[in-house]
Amino acid sequence: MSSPVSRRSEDYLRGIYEITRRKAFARIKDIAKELGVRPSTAVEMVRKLHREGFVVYEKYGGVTLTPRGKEIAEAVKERHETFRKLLEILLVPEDIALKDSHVLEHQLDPKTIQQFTRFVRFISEAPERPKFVKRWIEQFREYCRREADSS
Amino acid sequence: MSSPVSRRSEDYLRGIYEITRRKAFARIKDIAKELGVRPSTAVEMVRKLHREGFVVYEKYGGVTLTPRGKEIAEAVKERHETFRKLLEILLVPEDIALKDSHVLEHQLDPKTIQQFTRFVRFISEAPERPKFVKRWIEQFREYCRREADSS
DNA sequence: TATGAATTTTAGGGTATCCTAAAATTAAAA
DNA sequence: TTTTAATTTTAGGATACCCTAAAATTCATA
Repeated sequence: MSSPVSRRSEDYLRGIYEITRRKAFARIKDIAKELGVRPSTAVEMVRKLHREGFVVYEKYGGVTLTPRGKEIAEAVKERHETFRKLLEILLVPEDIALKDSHVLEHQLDPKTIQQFTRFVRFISEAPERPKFVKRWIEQFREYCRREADSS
Repeated sequence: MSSPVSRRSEDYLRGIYEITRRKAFARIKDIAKELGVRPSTAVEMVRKLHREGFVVYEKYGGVTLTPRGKEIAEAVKERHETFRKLLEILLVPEDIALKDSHVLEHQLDPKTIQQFTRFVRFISEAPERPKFVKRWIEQFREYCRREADSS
């Protein structure tokens, strides 16, 4: 029944999700802008997502997510956050981290995502946060600095 | 001049690279098998790569990489290795790590790749390998084990 | 060296995603 | 309320990558 949602469809769902967090419903224009495409393309994709049961949509009307659509959007968003934090820990500049999280949030095996998630939690949320984790991070920072200087 | 090589083209170049490491030249059949496509598709892609100057190719003849093609293939392979090691450190099962490295090796910003590379080097090749790095890894392993048990 | 098997190529299609330009609809302003 | 502006939709195309089936070529061996 549920064909595997394409990467791009996930993008659209997340985009619509973001828009409807501040606007009640998303207009085609908004979606096109959020996804960086022309309105005609947005219409085409929204129709597809509607056919597949991920969004509520009628011609010339606003777009909102169905429960199924919302579920996917939230999962994608969560993955995105994980990767953003991972790249933050690894000292990737923020703007690049944002862009690349967007790449990483799709297509990886659930098991891989689980391990990335654990890693991030382990580093940033461990209740104990043992000293050597902190020291380790400092050490890594130092390591990067040294490398950067010698190039 | 040099249009940005598509993700799939990179796949083909790396595939051809791997084949020519053991066979002098790659046959269409080999490439198709390596990439998991039909021979007709392989021909189509090889012709494209030839047009763009990445492979040496003539009808019914073997395929090899040009210097430009080889350069790209090696870069992709290096990235691949980095990600494989990264996922190994993060305790992702080997088969999944292999598959996902293949996803990760494309499209990430050079800066992100650099940080992943540094991280991997820092963990696995640091000349000192301070005790707390080892301890940290053990701790992470323990953390994952605990989580797995409680689910 | 002739011929059947293997390989490669061509021809013709398909899907996903994007685009431009023009038509249809809705919203806003005079 | 009529006219204009903004938005949305349709129509027609493009590209990248994949396929099947059939034709062309090469290879291996009888």
